[in-house]
Amino acid sequence: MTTEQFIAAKAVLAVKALYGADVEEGAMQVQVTRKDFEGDYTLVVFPLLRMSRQAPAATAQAIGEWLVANCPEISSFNAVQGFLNLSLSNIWWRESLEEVIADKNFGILPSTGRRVMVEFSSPNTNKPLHLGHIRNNLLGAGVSNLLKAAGDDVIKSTLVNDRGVHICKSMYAWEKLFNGATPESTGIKGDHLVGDCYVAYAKMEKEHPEVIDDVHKMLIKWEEGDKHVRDLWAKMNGWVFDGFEQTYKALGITFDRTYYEHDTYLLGKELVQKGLDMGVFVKDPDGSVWCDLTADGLDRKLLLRSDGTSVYMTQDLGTAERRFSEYKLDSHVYVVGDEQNYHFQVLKLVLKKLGFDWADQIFHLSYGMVELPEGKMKSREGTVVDADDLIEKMYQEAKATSEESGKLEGVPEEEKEKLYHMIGLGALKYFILKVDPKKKMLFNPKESIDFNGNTGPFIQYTHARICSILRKAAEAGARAGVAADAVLSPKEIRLVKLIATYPQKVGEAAAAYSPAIIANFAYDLAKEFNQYYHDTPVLKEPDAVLLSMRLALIDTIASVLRKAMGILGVELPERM
RNA sequence: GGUUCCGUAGCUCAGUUGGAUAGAGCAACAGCCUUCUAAGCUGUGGGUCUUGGGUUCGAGUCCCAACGGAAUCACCA
Repeated sequence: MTTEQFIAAKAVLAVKALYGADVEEGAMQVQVTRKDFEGDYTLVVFPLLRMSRQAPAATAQAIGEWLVANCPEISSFNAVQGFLNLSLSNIWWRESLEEVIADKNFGILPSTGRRVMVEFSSPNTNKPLHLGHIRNNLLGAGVSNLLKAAGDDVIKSTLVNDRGVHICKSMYAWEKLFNGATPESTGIKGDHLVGDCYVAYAKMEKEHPEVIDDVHKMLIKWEEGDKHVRDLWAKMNGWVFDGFEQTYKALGITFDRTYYEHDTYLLGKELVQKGLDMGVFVKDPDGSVWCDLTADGLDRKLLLRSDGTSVYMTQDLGTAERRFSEYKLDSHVYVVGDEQNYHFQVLKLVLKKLGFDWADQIFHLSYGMVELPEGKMKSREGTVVDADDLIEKMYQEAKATSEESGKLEGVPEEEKEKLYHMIGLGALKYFILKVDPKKKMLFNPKESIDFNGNTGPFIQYTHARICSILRKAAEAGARAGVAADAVLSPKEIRLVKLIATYPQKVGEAAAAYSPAIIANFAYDLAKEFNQYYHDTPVLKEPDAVLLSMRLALIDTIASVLRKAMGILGVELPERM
């Protein structure tokens, strides 16, 4: 039970006793008291006025008196107009802290019994990953962790877009222009080499537009299973996968299930036939198949070309159907950019028309584009921020900052390297995940590598500070623990109050599919701790009871920070 | 033009089911390191929450309209 719920329950009793009226607990408005007022939680009494038939201030006063008289946990109150500010007793806060410490699964919500697949990343194998993919990957991994913490059974999946004209373009250019170059012979990372081929093709097509015919021939050969084309395709895709693997590893991204488009691109055709049989799709005289969505405020959507080949939508219908039946999914989250909002709107509608009730359980986690100060990333103008370059840059920056501070003197070189990666990556991940997913975000190369303020390294630093205190306490033989006569200061109460909201935040964030809520929570907690740290000495505290309680408190803060940042995929160092 | 999303400090962003005097960071300026890590802390300045209506005890939050911006509406993926 949260403190809000506790107070709401007591308020229900108060209203019953004072006014003889029955109010539902959920109807009670309890919120954290604003900073400038005295108290811990505030009961908003405006909604209760029609029961009390008194002025707001008088009602608040009466309820406040009743609560203090009848609830030992509520120690005092003050009423400001319709706001009843309540202070809870020290016992309440001490026990709250004890409960968090005792709860090994704090912040891990009970199982929902829901199985949900999260599809993300889903790259094309014709160019390396860039900043936009990084947002996608971090969001996908973050939301997966979040849903897991909120009690879902999560399957992380990705659909590799490994076939099609765009892939053939790279293959064609490689054959014509690259003289057998390989990642080994050139020392170029596989995905970058194939990306170079793609760029080279684009240039070639500009000068000789007719080459597109050859590329189409290549695609047809691929579909016929031509050995030469298939071998080339397998070889170049292999290079790309090796390259992606490195990038994923650097980002800490993994999948439970990888789908390849070459396996799935023919799926969905039976569904089209099914739709025709059901009479929900129509076939035009030229043989093309459509779904009419004008009644739903949308347009007609093509599902099968006149030559009988499928389009993107056809495949997506098929893969969705297969996944739901194969994994008995209760829900499916697609992490895909907001430029595809329309696509998913249509996908859900068409599935519904086919009679699949689970269509409502498809959630498109639509995120905004990452823009640069000078505007959108344009591969043609060379303004794309490459994922590998960015990760390297963050690492370099972390290294430079660390070396400048000199705080890692005496730490083994290998350990230092790990820390530089942890910090650089932490900065990048936090920078991207702290923003509400659905909003487009601006990536300023200068600001993003900042390690001060509302950043990942700020939270990592806070954690390192706590660890430092705990290390020294252990050396001195001090024990953490909450004794029955431990008294918490107002600042300590603020910290306990914040910590106690963490499970709610997890629930809220999961419901909103927003790791940003967790990021903001972690920042608030870190900031609150730093203020506390500044003016409350822990190790110098002579009172053994207080010392133990403080150690227990900061240990708990560190643990909650690790959990929250763990959802974001950010590791917290013990020193930095 | 249709649909969807967005508009909060100079910049980047928070802002719970509608609650009290709208908050952080960055940037600027002024302080704090013989004292648990200064990647920190404290303070100052900075706002017509795009605009205009409406709903009500109360609106940054909900509704309508206008203005501004973005995405999308392919026999592309």
